[in-house]
Order: sequence, then C-alpha cells, then structure tokens
Amino acid sequence: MTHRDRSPAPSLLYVVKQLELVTRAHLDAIVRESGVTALQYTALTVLERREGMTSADLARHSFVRAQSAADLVGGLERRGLIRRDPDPTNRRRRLISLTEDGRALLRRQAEPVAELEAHMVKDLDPDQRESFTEALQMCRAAMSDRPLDGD
Amino acid sequence: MTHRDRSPAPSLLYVVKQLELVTRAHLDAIVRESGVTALQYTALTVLERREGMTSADLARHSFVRAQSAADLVGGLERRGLIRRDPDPTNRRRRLISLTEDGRALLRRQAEPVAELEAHMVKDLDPDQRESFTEALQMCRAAMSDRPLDGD
DNA sequence: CCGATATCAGTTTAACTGAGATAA
DNA sequence: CTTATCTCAGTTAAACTGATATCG
Repeated sequence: MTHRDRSPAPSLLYVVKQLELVTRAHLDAIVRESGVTALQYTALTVLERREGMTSADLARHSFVRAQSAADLVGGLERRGLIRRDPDPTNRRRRLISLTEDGRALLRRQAEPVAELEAHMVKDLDPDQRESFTEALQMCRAAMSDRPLDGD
Repeated sequence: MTHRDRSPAPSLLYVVKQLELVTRAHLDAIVRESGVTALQYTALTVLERREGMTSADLARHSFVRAQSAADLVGGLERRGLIRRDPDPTNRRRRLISLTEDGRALLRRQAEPVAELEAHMVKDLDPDQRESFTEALQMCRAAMSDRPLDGD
C-alpha cells in the first residue's frame, strides 16, 4: 500500500488539468503555422468526423455553452475553413461542413498531430494504451452524466 | 441528434480536453461556495503539499509562465488563504505557506472533492483505476520532456 | 554581467452571462 | 406558447507578452 496518501489533493483532477495544459501547448506549436489555435484545430477534426453539425450540436458535444461554440465556429468560418448552409428541413439551423481549405489544413497537420499523440503514449505498453483510451472515455461519460452540484 | 455519426474514435488529445472541461465545471460548482475557482483550489492543494514554494516554483510545476502563477498566487494572498514570507537565505524569493483560513478551506472541501474524483472513476475496475492514474502521469511526463515544436 | 525572481502593465483566448429575434 | 437555435453585447478567468527592478 505505497499509495496511502492522507492529503486531500485532487491528484487525478490536477493531473488531468496539467496534461491538458502541456498537451495544448504542444498542439498550439504544431498547428500555429496553419494559423489556427489548438482549440480550432480540434474543433475542425470533430466537424470533419460529424458533417452536418450545428454549432449548438458542437456545444453539447464539447461541454460548452452555445455562445462559446458560436464564437469558435465564427472564427473558422471567417478563415474560410468551414461553411454553414441553412438546413432545408429547419431554416433556423445552419449546418456546418468543411471547405476544401479546411480539409487541406487537416491533411497537412494529420501526420505531425498523430506523431504528437504517439509521443504522449510512447511509454505505455499496448494493453495500457488501450485501457487508458477506454478509461478516459469512461471518466468523461461519468462526469457528463452527473449534474453539477450547484444546480 | 440530426447529424450523422459515422465517427471513428475521437483523438486522445480531444478526449483529454473534454475531460478537463467537464471536470473543471464540476469542481468549480463544488468550491464556488468557498469563494475560489477550481484553479485556485487545485493550486491550494499543491501549495499544501509543498510548503515553502515560490510562485516561480508553482509556475514550473504547473506548466505556466511565472506571471500567470503570480496572478493566481496574488488572488490567494488577497483572500487571506496563503501568506508569503521572505526567504531568509534569498531576499528575492517569497516563500508561500497556507494560512489557517486556507487550511480550513481545504478541510471543508476535502470530502466533496474526493467524492467527485471517486465519481469520475466509478466505472473503472480497481486494476484499470491504478493503470489510469499511472498512465496519466506517464503521458504528462512524456509531454513535459518533449520540447515544443516551434522552438 | 548574468540568471532567477518578482512585479507592473497590457493583450489575447476562450469561457461565461444576459437579452432578444426567429423558426418548428 | 414553448423550445431550440442563432446572434449581439458585455464580462470574467486565465493564459500570454514585454519591460523593469533586485538579489545572489
């Protein structure tokens, strides 16, 4: 029992935060040459995988408010990386799709980003790697299901 | 959900980001009653474990610039949660220690925060939980060792 | 003189809140 | 009428940069 630790430190919560911080710094450094931030880049990858999302869909998917997602999407649209077309079945909605510029950006960055991700897990053996991926998603799901305390 | 979902697994980098986002929202909701943010709370737990840090130490530990850490520490000091005393061996340094108010805050929040962390990993079996903790730290270490691409 | 620490001032990113218009 | 989406406007949190002073 070497991990007996009586301090009230939220070590897991803190390590997740640190991992996100250091990861974002690296990702920013990689995609900066394409003129986007790490956040914009990851949003593009989501929008690529799920064509036809609205910004409200993206907000729900990313655990942010609709307004925050709208800011993000607005930036991508101004840079010409995505396009928003009215949903023929609901004129209130504006469906997002990638432009050719957006796809080209993703193609250009795919390899260095994959290399970064590989670097992150380079010291994990294959079993632990698979378990880690699954654990991250389970933790994310558990937190999403839980209502916020103050509400 | 009106958009198609033919997605492959989302990237690890993105899941880490999402987990951090949803985690921070929960932690903010818990510690808000004490008048601190999730970031300030986690900083307090670090400062508790490592008495006598300087804000520059905290910056290195947290992967942020010295100025960012100084902002954070300044907020904690103004709220009377920490104290900074000159290092007798180096008058340039100001060593941080928790005040009784700071310790009381940590005691008050320890249980709900531990409960949150337990909720996050509730669907992981004990082996996977241990492997997850280890993997997070290994990923963090791997990313910290790597120099940023642009540099 | 140099390196590390701290501080001051300003900027940027990216979340937040609130209000209001429109469509289903 | 209600709800969801989108937009506009303003706020806050928390990182950033650059400049400067001081200590060792």
